[in-house]
Amino acid sequence: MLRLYDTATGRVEDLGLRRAGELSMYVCGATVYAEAHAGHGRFGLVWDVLRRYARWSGLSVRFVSNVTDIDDKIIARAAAESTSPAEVAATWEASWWESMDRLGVGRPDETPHATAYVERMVELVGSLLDSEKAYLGGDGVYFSTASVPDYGLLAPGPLEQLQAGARVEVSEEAGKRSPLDFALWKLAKPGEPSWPAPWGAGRPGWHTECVVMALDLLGDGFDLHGGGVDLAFPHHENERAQAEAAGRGFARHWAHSGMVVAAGGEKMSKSLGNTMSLAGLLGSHDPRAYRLLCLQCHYRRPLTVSPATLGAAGRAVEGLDAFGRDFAAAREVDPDAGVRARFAEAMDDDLDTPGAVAVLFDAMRQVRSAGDLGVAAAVIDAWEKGLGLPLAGEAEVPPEALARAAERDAARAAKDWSRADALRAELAAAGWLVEDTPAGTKLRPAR
RNA sequence: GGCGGCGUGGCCGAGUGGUUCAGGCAAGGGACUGCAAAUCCCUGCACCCCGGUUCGAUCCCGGGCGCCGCCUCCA
Repeated sequence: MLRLYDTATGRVEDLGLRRAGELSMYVCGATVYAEAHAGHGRFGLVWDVLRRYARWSGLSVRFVSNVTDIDDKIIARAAAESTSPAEVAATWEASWWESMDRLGVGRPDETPHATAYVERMVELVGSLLDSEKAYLGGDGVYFSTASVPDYGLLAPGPLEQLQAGARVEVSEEAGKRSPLDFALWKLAKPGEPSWPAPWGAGRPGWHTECVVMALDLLGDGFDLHGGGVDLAFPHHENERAQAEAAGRGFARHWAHSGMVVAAGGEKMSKSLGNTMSLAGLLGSHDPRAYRLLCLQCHYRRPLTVSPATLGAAGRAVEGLDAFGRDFAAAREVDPDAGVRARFAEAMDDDLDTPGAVAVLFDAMRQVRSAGDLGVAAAVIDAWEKGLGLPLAGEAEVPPEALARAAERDAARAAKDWSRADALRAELAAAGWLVEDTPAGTKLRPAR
């Protein structure tokens, strides 16, 4: 039984499901106005691992993750580039999925777009206005946080203190009744994209789209709402407040993934300008290295990403591939139940991937010394199906390389070492590493 | 300013009141090999500082120092 830390209760809780055997999860996705960075990569990987592990452990999973394709930054970039917001969003959304694909992050079952849900957001805002949970301010419609008794559940502390310490100047001109109130609808200024609404044309505020989309696609009382921890407050709290004010059951559990920090120790974010581009990272490292690096750190903790940590993970992946090649035969064997159980025990404990990975590395060493194919099978299955990290199998070696390898075997048999070494060099030049084994020469692709 | 978190061996990163101090990478030694590669074995006496509780604390409590996050867009 999977247990996860729940931001709403501050404890690790059993993941009680709405319907036994079925996990419905919604994860706040990207606002597509710029290139994805390493932090987004970790974010994608964390939820991908959760989803895969849930499947591995026998649950059917329905995974919804949105794309915010209209917001202030998209509009600003479109203006700066003399193009349309739709164009900006399309460009960067394509880039986002390309990077996620390369990372091996599975596409969500549904990827709702904000612009496709505007009418339903208008309906929600209208109903909140009708029930006086929202009001018309100077430049838009605002949600009255005071109308939700337990507003602040996902906030890091008591609300009075949030207010007292708020660094933001309360925008009096906007007509907000409380600094905690937030925009449900922003009235359009000249030249801005807009949709019609009874109270004036404009666009939805960010916090509304997820409410409408999650409830539409997953239904009331869906199981898990996830996202980066920087979204817990106010974004997720504001979603929750709207759903509650509308009388809808929202997420049963809240989970949040930790940030990536740059080598200097600072959070990597677009606003700070200290990002490592995800595409760049993927260009210089095996995507699986980044997955392993993320797995080796608990998902709620900050993770240091740097060329050094990526390189170390990459070398570990080479060891995994060696294992995959050496025990390719294990794929035909029933996996060892003990290893599966120890792996699951770690994963069930708030997705303890560092512990799970340690179980697998230990088991691999056991296989190397004892040769138990069932254990090997369990290890390979856990890496690939449980964690989404595929291992190399036997390489397809072209005939000419095989011919050289055979020639080299003959030379070695004749103790013609210089000839053997020359052939090894030729193979290396062709991209093949030579390994001599009791079973004869083996070739593997040089990475 | 308010709230919260963190400080572990060369690096990343788990964890626990005390015997054998996860795991990965790197390093040193050994085995195997014609030489390699891959692999295996061995090695490192780590827990920011100062008090306290305790028979005993890296792990509990208090204080200090440092770093970081949230409170604003943000994965």
